[in-house]
Amino acid sequence: MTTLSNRYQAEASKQRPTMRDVAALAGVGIKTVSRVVNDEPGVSEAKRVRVLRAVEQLNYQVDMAAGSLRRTGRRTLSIGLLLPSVANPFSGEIHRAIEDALAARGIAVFAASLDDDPEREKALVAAFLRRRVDGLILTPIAKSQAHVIPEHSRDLPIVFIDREPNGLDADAVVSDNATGGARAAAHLLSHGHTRLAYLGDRTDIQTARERRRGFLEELGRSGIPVSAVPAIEGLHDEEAARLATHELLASRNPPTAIFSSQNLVTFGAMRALKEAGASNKVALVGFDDFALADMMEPGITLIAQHPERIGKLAAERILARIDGDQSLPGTWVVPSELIVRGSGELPPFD
Amino acid sequence: MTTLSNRYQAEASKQRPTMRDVAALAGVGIKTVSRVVNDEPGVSEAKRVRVLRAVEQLNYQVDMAAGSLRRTGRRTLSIGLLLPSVANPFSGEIHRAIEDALAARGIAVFAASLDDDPEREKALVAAFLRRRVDGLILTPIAKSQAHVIPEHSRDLPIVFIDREPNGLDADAVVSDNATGGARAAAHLLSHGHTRLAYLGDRTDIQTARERRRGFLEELGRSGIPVSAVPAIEGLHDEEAARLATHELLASRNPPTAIFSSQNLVTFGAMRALKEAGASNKVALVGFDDFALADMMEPGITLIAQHPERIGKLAAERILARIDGDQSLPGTWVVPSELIVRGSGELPPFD
DNA sequence: TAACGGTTAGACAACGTTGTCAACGACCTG
DNA sequence: CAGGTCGTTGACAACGTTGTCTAACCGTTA
Repeated sequence: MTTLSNRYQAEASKQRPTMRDVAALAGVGIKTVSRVVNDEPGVSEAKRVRVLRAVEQLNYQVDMAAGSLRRTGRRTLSIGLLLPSVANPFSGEIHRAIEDALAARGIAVFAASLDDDPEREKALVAAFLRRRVDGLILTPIAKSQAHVIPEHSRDLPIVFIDREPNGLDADAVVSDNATGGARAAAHLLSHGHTRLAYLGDRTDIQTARERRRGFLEELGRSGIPVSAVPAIEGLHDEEAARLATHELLASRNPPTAIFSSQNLVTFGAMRALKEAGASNKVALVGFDDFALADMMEPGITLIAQHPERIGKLAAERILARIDGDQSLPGTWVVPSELIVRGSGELPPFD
Repeated sequence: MTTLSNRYQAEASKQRPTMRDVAALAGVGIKTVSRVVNDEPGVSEAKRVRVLRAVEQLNYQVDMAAGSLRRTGRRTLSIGLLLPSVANPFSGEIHRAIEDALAARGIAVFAASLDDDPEREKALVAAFLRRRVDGLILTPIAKSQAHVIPEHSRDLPIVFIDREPNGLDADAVVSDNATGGARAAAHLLSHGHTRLAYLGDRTDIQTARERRRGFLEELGRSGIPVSAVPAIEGLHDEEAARLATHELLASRNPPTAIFSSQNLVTFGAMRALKEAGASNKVALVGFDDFALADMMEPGITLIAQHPERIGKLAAERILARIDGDQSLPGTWVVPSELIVRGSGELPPFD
């Protein structure tokens, strides 16, 4: 029996025990402890029991970092997740779906918020790489994702969500933004509207551009002169959207229907319509579902995305890549869905 | 100049470069690379530049895991965060505040969801410990947190949020649940209500019990016979709350005011009141703020918690402990706030 | 010029683990 | 009973990094 390490003797409870300590207590070699802890074969039942008892007694936990340092493949069983903000409910749903899909494989998730800041994107990616994550799932913000190219060429699994990457050929999981925009247009058209307006987020955001494109193209196909459709963009918060909506309502020839292409924009539009007493007069279709949309007066009709499906798919892609899938990168599109609740079915008012 | 490692020669782009590779390329010893990378003094400007150039060229990133293995103190610059669910907006706000407070110190956050499952609590704590997190911030679920005692006695910083731990003396950051409940009661009393009802979550949740206690005690102080106040508990989702509210409304002597002690319960109550056409008749005060509460008809009066302050405080506590604060553990209480929006100011209807 | 102090540099061990391998004894097999 | 196979076991090196220590070199100073 090897002697206890003097560190262990000195400060039994404070110092975290190592395999050495367990081995000493159980009276075996440390490789035997390693085998027991990792459920490897080739250990007699008698020693297995002694080791497990020692593990219990010392409250020992393997150090995964040390293990993965030596282990072939060097998996850390962790991934990095970069979201617009962990406080954003849409991001939260995605996050949860990813967590659930990866938990089964024992993979833990580092989460961080980007706040639309390209510098943060770079810094956080670097921070995760230093921690040797097994993969990266991220919402691209920067103009180009070229900064991850070295990693990508080193076979680090990377999956983009919500938006497709620029300057890099990699897996992506996105909503069908253009189709969703078209769906909103078609719905409003089918209710007889001809004077429609578009309210959208900043045009440097790819999803916003896609939604706008889908919406306007559908109007074009139906013979609406697109140049006559007011499109107010660059709305990145509720207040801007509220003011923009008031402006629309006060215009010479106000729209009878509005498509708001993002949650905060929808909130601003709802508020303005309420303030103008036009909630039941001007039709509204939003993009992206939110809690209590059905409890509003009227209920808010919208194009719902499926964050949980985006997250699940993204997790499946990253797992496939981690498992060695070498197929060409692709883009997976999660269909959106029209949810009818009242605000989108109001008829044109004149 | 030492020779390039053969691994590096063979597979330049695939294999991740190590300090050895950088050292070889720069023609210096690896310790010099270590000094440059860690901004340690004692390196001539000439070599510093050569090393940095090599780092750039190889796209080298230090391996924090390997570093912290050797480094005295063994900090991994990561913490574990256990929340009810990362998809829950309240949790998301807390998460964000914690992330922001820790990012300044370069600490990354592992986040995971508990789903009210004590087994998950234990398993996830263990998973984080195997990754050697520098600290743990968690919402306790299990009846007792004794399972973390070994770690706590090893000086692992642990901060509990939202609920206080059982069977363990550790830092906690919570809302003033009882005071908030009392505030709701006082508000409804001040508007003349005498027939009040309580709708609450499962009684095994500490915060739910506290809110109920505060509410009922305040009623008692004002001379309302508490035994006559209907208190329906065990409501853990919106549907249960909706049904319970209908039951209340249909009772012989229906309440003129309701206190719903949790978000989902509030949603269920709102829905039932709307269905019964009683939204503007029965007063409602909820616990916990939510998006668009002011857009409802009427606006929903409620006791708002401050998740961002809870998160910030929790982060400050864990940092203090990481930095060696040895003071006695304590509980920090974040005050709640009454937000008046209409539903809580309806007068009694008879 | 010898002795000294300060700066720069790298060799080496160590962190806690796992992969490799050789040694050991028990058990066959011919 | 010699030789072989098989299941156990632990010594040892290695993973990529940092702490320690000594060596080499520089410029001073007596």
